[in-house]
Order: sequence, then C-alpha cells, then structure tokens
Amino acid sequence: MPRKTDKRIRLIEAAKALIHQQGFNLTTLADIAQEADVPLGNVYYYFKTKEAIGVAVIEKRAQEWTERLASWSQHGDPLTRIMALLQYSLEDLETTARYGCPVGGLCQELGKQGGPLADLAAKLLHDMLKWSEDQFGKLGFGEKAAAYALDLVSSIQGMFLLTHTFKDPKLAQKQAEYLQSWLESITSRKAEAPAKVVEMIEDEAFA
Amino acid sequence: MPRKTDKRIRLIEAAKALIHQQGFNLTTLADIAQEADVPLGNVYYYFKTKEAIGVAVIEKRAQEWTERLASWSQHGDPLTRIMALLQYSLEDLETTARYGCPVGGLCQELGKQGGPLADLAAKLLHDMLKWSEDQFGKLGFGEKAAAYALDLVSSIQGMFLLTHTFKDPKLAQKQAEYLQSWLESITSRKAEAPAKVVEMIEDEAFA
DNA sequence: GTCTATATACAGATAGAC
DNA sequence: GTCTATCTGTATATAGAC
Repeated sequence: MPRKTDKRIRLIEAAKALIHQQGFNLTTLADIAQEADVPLGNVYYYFKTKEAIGVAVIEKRAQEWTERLASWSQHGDPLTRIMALLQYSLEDLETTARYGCPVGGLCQELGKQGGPLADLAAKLLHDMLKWSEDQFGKLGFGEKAAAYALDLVSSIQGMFLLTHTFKDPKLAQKQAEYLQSWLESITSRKAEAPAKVVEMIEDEAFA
Repeated sequence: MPRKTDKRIRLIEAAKALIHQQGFNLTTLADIAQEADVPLGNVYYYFKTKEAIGVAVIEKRAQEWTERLASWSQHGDPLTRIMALLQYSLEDLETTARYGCPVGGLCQELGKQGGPLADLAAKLLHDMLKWSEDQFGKLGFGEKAAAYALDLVSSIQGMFLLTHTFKDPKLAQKQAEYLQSWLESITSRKAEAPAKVVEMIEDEAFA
C-alpha cells in the first residue's frame, strides 16, 4: 500500500471535520493543510482545487452513510431500522449543538451556490430520504410511505437546526422522544392489520 | 425627514436580499453597494463594518417578525394563528426552493461562527418558538405546549431545508398539508374537553 | 512526491479630495 | 455627506527547486 494515499486521507478527514465546524466557505486550504499536517503547497498535488476537496469530503460522507444505512438494513424489522436512524441522531449531541448536522449544514450552505457540490450534498439527504421511504414501505404504509419519510427526515433536520441554533442538546433529546412516540403511534395503528405487515417484513429479510 | 436614512435603508434591503440568496460570508460589501446603488466607499459612512450590516439586517428581520406575529396574535383563536404561520410558510415557495428559509439559513451559517450575529439570529427562531408555545398554551395544552411548539417549528424548518435542498416547492406543500392535519388531530382530540379551551381562548382575546 | 516561495485576485477597510 | 483611489490582509492557486 503506497503511502501516497495516506496524506490524501488525512487531508479529507481534516477537511471533513473543519467544514463541519466552520462551513465550507469559511474553511481555508491553509486550515486544512495545517490540521492534516501537510504543507500548503503540497495540498495541490492531491487536489487540483478547493472544490475538489469539497467533492472528496462529500463523497466520503456519502460512502459512510451508504454503509451505515446498509448495516441498519440488516436489522430484523423496518421499525427497528428507523429507530436506529433516530438513535444515531442522538449520538454526540454536544457536537451537534456546537456545529449542527454535517449533512444538513452542507445542503444549506452549498444549496445556495449551486454547482456539483450542491448536487452531491443533496444526494446525501436524498439517500437518507429514500432509505426511510423504503422502510415505511416495508411496514406496509403504501402510498403514505413517502409522506412519512419526508416527515421523519425533515423533523430530524429541523431538530438539528434548533439544537444547533440554541446550543442545547436537550432539545434534540425531547424532540427525539416525541418522534419516537409518533413512530410507535403510527405503527401500532398499522398493527391492527398485522398479517400483511409481517409478511412484508419476512419478505424483505432476503432483499 | 433627512434623506440620510434613505441610503441606509437601501443598503439594508440590498444586504437582506443578498444574504438570503448567497449567505452572509459569500456576500461582499461590493455586492451590497452595487445592489443598493451606493458607491463602495460610501457604505462605510453608514456601517463601520460588514458585521454591522449583518446586525442591521437581522434586526430588520426581527422587527418584521415581531410585527407579523403581533398581527397574527389578533386573530380570533390560537389555532387560526398557528395556521397563519403555516400558511405564511407557503408563500413564495419558489424563492424558498431557491434560497431556503432566510431565518434558518442565518441560524445555520452564523451559529457555527458564534458572536453577536449568531445570538441575534438565534433570537429570531427563539421568538417564533415562544410565540408558538404561547398559542399552544392558550389552546390548553399545558405542559405539552412547549413540545408541540418545538415540533411545529422544527418541522417547518426541516421542511424548508428539504425544499431548498431538492429545489422542489411541492415538498413544502405536501409537508404543510401533513402538518395541518397533525394540528387538526391534536386540537380535535383536545376538543373532547372543550369548556376549558374555549374559556382560555376568550380569555386571551383581551391580552 | 515534497515543500518553499510567490503570483494573482479580491476581500474588508481607510484616506482624503470634493 | 459623498465618492475615488488605495491600503492591507489573506485566500486560492502556481512555479520550480529539491
């Protein structure tokens, strides 16, 4: 394994953290170089432009989310999977309170600027949304699955924004409990016709 | 009335629009000066620093929101008021899809930077939240009022983020319908004990 | 592949004539 | 109060020695 990739990886990790903390536009290449312990001029050997670093960072996040969602997809039933997403949102709430949601922050900031970075950031949220929709679909919600997924993801994102804005991790806690009871209420209502649901759950266990 | 304030107002309006469109950090004083049709050097006669313009813009938004909320507060009943907030969120969805929520955008971007701008932006969301909490309180939700307000505001903000991210006004439409039915469901449940609610509604009509 | 020195561009901010 | 010219700092990006 060539050490070549080593610095590249360090640069991406440094950029990922700094962009989360400061935003993309406020993060300088000098910041990234210093954090990664790479001389400024050397950064350009690995990335032609700042935008290229942005692309690499978002693609890295995309990869991590793909793996995360895939791992949750192996949980027994869709409701547990959705709860796993919700639980994950509560990890490291101190960081979220300080810097907000990494994904939501990128979408917000880059969405205004357009271009390939905006599209890549949007795909992060898109994948999350589709995965959720998929889980609600497997719970037997049919045409309501999309609406529920939208409600879930936008609620989580809104929760992150308020948590960040008010620098208060407890807000996310309370809101998550609320979402949890919401999930339970819509799924228990669904449980009145359980046969179909169970069937679908077992079905997708092989998907 | 001295024309002095004229340019100042134009600068604030230009900055307000541009900051919404591009974000605070990406908006230059040259942009603002040009949009307001004021020579760059002259900007500093009205604002000592860029941050000072930011303060003026957020205070302007705060004033507008104070008036807006006060005007809705005159509506007959709290549910109608909350619906007014929701309806307002659906105005100009094309703009929201392009540039996101002006308030949410400020909170997201400036929240990372700290300082007085972050605090002022946070107060915008805070006022909205408190006002909503007040309305839910007057509907008789008691200790649940805060949780409902949190759920409402964070849902709206999440909805804005997704609408902006996916550049799709229809998302906000669907999500708003969903929120509307949610509001109806929690208030109609409340209506099972209507005496107390009506009492509180009439009570605050004089507040 | 690595790193110093530097080019280039543009931002925020100021000086000073009018 | 107004506006041109400019200072100063700093960001992205490049050149070129090693």
